[in-house]
Amino acid sequence: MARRFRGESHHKEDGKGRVSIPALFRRVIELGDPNYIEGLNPELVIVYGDHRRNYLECYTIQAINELDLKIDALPRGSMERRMLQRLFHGQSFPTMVDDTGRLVLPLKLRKKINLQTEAFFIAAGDTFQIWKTETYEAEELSKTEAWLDQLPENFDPLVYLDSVAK
Amino acid sequence: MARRFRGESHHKEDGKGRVSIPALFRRVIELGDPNYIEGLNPELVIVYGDHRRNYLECYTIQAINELDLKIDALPRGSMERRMLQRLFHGQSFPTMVDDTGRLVLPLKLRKKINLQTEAFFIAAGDTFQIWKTETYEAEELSKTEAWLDQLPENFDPLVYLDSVAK
DNA sequence: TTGATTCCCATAAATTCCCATGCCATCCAT
DNA sequence: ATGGATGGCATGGGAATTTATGGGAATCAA
Repeated sequence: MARRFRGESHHKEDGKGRVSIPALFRRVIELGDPNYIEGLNPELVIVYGDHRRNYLECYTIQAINELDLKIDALPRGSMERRMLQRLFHGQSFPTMVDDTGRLVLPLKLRKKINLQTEAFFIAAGDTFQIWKTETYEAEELSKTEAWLDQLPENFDPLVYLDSVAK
Repeated sequence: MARRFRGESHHKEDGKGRVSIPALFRRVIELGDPNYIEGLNPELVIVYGDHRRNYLECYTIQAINELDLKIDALPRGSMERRMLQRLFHGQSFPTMVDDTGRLVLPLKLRKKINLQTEAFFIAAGDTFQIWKTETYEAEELSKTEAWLDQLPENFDPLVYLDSVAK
């Protein structure tokens, strides 16, 4: 895996669907585009998924290529392959960073996550997500906060890693 | 493989068989036509198959050429070869994007998939499919939805990829 | 000679292009 | 140190273009 995304931040949506990409994410997107040429605009792929998903997941070209290869390896005609093709080939949108470092989200995608004035970007390993700020706060934050609250005092979340094979 | 199709969308059929092709698909079709000349109309091949198939599968020239080579490599007279020839050579329709970016589907093809007012385009790797919107929803969507519903809550379809050789 | 297909033209909405500004953090020379 | 000068970053606006879609007249084909 190439460099990871790291960080989170809020950015304005300007009515035409333009949103700045966190500057640190841009470096990762550039590194993850095998065709990227210094000074030009790196590409990436936004996976928006079906009605159950209310955020956008952004993949570097490299990350999506790896996924595509794995999908191609699944047996033709299998349900798994069809599902993943629908999700990653159908419900996705290939695009590029514009020359002021912004992403331009078409109306369809903005409507999908109900984005109107402010977007929240958050890193998630080798992808990053774009949420409508309010949605994130209402759904994700409150959910994980509640979960954390029911843990004992001084709990160290790293214990979850101990069970993982080294 | 050349660039992949990616995305999905709905388009009107206007009674004369004309349907807009998703703009992003056009770029892929252009790149996939070795004879394409900037400003002219790129070609593609629509495979409609036999009565069992109720959608149209569209190939770039490049993609269909690769297929043809593979078919040619099968033993003459073999059932496999004859089957594939019938499907890809017989039950297919070579055409081109018109100059407003539309595809013109002859009556025969429209009748085949029962297309009347709205078509649904969806990418599928190096081809894309055209469905009558209602058919897609009734057959594909409901099928995969049912399948998804029997999976555990919060299931991540990516687990299917974990089993694939890296 | 009629239904199907082509060709040419038209338009509103969405998207792209090009250019501009206010902010910071940094760097530099005095 | 300190008042610019510099450059990246976030954001915005207007004009030009593309996209999706429609309609009529001309042309084909059986």
